[in-house]
Amino acid sequence: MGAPYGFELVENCVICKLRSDSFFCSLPKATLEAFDRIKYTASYPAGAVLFVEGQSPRGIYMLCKGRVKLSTTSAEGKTLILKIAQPGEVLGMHATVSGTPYEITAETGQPCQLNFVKREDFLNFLQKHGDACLKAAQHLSKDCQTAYQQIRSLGLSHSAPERLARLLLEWTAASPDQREPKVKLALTHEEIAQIIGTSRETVTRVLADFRKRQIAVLKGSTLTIRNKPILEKLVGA
Amino acid sequence: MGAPYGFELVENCVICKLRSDSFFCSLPKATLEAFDRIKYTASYPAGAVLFVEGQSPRGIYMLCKGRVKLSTTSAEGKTLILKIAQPGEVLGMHATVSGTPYEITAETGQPCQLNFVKREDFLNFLQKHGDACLKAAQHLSKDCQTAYQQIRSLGLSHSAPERLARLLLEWTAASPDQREPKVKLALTHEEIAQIIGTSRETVTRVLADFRKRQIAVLKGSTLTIRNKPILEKLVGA
DNA sequence: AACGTGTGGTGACCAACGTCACAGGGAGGG
DNA sequence: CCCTCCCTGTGACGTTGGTCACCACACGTT
Repeated sequence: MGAPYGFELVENCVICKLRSDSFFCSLPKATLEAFDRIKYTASYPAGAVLFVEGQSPRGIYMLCKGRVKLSTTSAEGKTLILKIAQPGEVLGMHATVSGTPYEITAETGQPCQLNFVKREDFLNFLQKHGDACLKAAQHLSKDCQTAYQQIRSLGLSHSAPERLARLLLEWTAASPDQREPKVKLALTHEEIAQIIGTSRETVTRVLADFRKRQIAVLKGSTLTIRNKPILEKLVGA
Repeated sequence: MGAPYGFELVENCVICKLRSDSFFCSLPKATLEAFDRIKYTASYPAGAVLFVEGQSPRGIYMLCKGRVKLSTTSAEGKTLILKIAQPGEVLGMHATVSGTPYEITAETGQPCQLNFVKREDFLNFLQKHGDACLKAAQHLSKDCQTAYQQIRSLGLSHSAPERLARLLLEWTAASPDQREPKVKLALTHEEIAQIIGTSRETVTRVLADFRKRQIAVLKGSTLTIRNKPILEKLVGA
């Protein structure tokens, strides 16, 4: 197998080094071998659409490498980004497990390696391997939680600055406790707007305001938090 | 065991007649017996709080009878209703499975019968019984889906009438295809507002408008849809 | 160099809706 | 019976932020 998108494909799950503890496929050896037998490894370029909301579920995509944008679109063409999936996540599990159509759209944001598993195979796999099933349940729980978090953000905050502040804090939450945390992210104002459910112009304006007030500066793809306490005050915490 | 809240407690899951196919506890006999051994049956009055967001998870509550309001509250006291849980649902499963604090608050809206299962017992139960674990995963999937639906409603619709229309359609979706569907619900305008993330006054005004335009009439606790096509047009479908 | 395209930055305008304030009505309790 | 809540209904007002229109800049292509 070559390297079509600039990286080597890892074909064998059992010896895969991409995996870390938080990965769905962080499983005991026997279970992992069973998973390895039913999956199809593939790589995709940036901008590839894995599935579209409304399609009936073909199966799950295990994200090994890269980022995938999960979104949903209204009839008028307005789109809302639900999350940017990180390596280790399983995409399309809700639809696959419950048998209802995919309710979201998944699109790669950069070259990705993914393992696809057919719905039938995946369900059999879960049935036979209790440990994997429990892991799947944990995975789904986490998805629910981030969904609830977004509902809170959308439903409970009145102003756009508040939602943006919440998002910035979320991003820095992962990074350790520095005085001026920096975060790398490759998102346009447009995409940020789609995450917090507002318009592109508003994001630009609020970011300009944050810059002026020395709260946070977004330069290129680097975000620097200058004054975390004020951000925290903005979200009403 | 008496009847403290106007109904008999069903203590034995195996012979329970409340259960229908959609219930989480619609399980094979052997599994059901195992569930029966670890659960504690209890009944609660209206307004009882089962758990509060932020608490560490004690376990799950299987809702046998009654309605439970699931909500989340902001620091300023504004609350958002995530859903009204129906009999057959399991409450607090996300937190219990993932081990993170309850992210929502559960409060009975009427006298309820519930089965409580301790976290440890429940996890053991899932581990031992693959069929139950799969069922749990399905349950979580459905929760995710309704969460995503609410995110769509909150993030993708610009106007309050649109969100309210969407909610009304959701309620009638369950009832069969009548020309003028009627739905029973015991919700105040305030609560409706908390579901669609708007203010009480706006709900009153929009409902008044719907009444005037002969689209939908809410009288007492009975909602009658007069003109479904217009509602559907309002949501932009 | 000229051109297209995607992104960021800004001003002006206006509808939607949150908020405040208050009034009427129904239910339950003393 | 009156009193007190809670719910519903409605008017007035002010702010937020969505929308439109336009410009500047960067980058890649022809």
